[in-house]
Amino acid sequence: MSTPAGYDPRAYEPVAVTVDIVALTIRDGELHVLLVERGEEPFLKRLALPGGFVRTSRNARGGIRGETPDEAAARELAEETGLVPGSPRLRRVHLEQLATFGAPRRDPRMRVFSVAYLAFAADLPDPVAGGDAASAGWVPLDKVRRLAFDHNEILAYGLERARAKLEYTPLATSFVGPEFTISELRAVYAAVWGKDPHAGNFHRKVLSTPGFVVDAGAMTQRGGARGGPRSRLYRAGRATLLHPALLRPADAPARGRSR
Amino acid sequence: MSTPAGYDPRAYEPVAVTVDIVALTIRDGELHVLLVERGEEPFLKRLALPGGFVRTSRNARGGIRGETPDEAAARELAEETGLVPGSPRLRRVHLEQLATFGAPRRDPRMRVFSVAYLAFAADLPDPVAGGDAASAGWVPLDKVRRLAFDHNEILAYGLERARAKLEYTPLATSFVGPEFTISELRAVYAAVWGKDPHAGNFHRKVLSTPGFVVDAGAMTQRGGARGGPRSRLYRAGRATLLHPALLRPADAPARGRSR
DNA sequence: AGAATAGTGTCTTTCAGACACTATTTG
DNA sequence: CAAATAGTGTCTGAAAGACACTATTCT
Repeated sequence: MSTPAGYDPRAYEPVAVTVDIVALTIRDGELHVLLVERGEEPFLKRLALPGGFVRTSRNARGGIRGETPDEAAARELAEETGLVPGSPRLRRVHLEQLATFGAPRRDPRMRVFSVAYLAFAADLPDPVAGGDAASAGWVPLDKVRRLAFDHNEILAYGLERARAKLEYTPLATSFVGPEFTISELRAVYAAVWGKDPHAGNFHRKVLSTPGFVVDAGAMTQRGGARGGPRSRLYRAGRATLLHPALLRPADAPARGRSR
Repeated sequence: MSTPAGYDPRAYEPVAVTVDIVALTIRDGELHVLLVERGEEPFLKRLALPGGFVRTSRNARGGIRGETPDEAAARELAEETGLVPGSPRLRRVHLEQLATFGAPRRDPRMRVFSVAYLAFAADLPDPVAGGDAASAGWVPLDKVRRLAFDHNEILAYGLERARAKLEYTPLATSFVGPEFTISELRAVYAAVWGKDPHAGNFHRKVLSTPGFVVDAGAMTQRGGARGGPRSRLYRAGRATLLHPALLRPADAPARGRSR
């Protein structure tokens, strides 16, 4: 009933599929998002989420070839951050599909469906400008203004997903280096949730959640910058879901306390 | 860098975007999924998830018109269930986006991205065959065999989402009629989780979760078919998130208890 | 009568969160 | 020394889950 007869897509309005990435990192205790300045119309010079088309082609025998959306997102992220695909730093980045945005007029030129992705990264170097994105950089969340297309909406959706994921997955470890202290981990929660969890309770809770972190067997070389004892170092554990979860404080944004 | 130059999509391999729907309902205490028999190649006569193309067109002035993916999913669901769009029964159906599946060769004919949706419905009538789907019907989950395309994967993804959503949202009420007993609600959890929660604890828990259900002020006319007192009737409350959540029993499928 | 079910009471264990406190390190 | 921080101890209240029990209604 709704199948284009004979599958001749040229008889139909052409559509395109892109990926857009909400890449988050933490710098100086603040959540930052990777944005690029657009180098062309529409929204020329406006900031936008990094992204691009999902590539498709055919081989000599007419077989379909191309990227999965996941692969396209990983490629775009590598391009925009200037990191080498498959490099250790990129491999520690968590990348997951968020949702697909497909309002008919979200791009004025043609029908474009955007598969949005969410990425969690430890502090990455400032990207070098290149390609058709005039420039790219990490922008603190509270400095984000009007973005191109529907990217504000996509960003908001990604933020809420990120906040929720910290509760029941160990993904906070994707925001810190391979070895980290409990305090560094707590700083991740503070930055993403906008509220610092109680230090003592947080400490005990992280250590009592099986598979969250494992002791790296070493201590920091120095105490905190403003005093305090040295602290133990940990590595990410093998758990993929936290049990019990680390619940957001009730007054943090969008805990969803019913009514 | 990855923008097709000049945005002439005809210079590029054409792509299509469809919606596919994992529509779930409960019949006789068992979870069922809506499937259609394909009326054409590929996968002729194979069962598949209902779905179809997201429609796009242009108006007289060249402006882009068309459906959002949400609208396309709602339309397809109406078509395949044989219900009137906007009818009260359809309006009680919960419909949400699941994920987008876009492996390059998931459809042998051309590059097709499928935006998958999840639908929760109270017991709906058997759909009448019509359109190009040779037939459609509700199939018990344990009778589902190999589906067309990657629809087994999409179905599995939808099931896991459904199980998780029952925990922290009141969506179980979408599976029952407008007025229901606590036992009927418990039967929803039993069917979706594959394990019947403890009746007494479930009862107390549902009533103590704010906004989950509200008293409808009436009782059933008869007790249970095999005896037992009459029970109180409830309606869905206004909560969108349950707090506290109804946790799945630890031995239920995929609780993800971390090691 | 006997079986099944609705709904309540109670106890134990687990966990979240508040608070206090000690030990260690920096400036 | 004063301030800051790591890490632990302890208490309270909320909630999950097990179990028992009463009352009601069906065959």
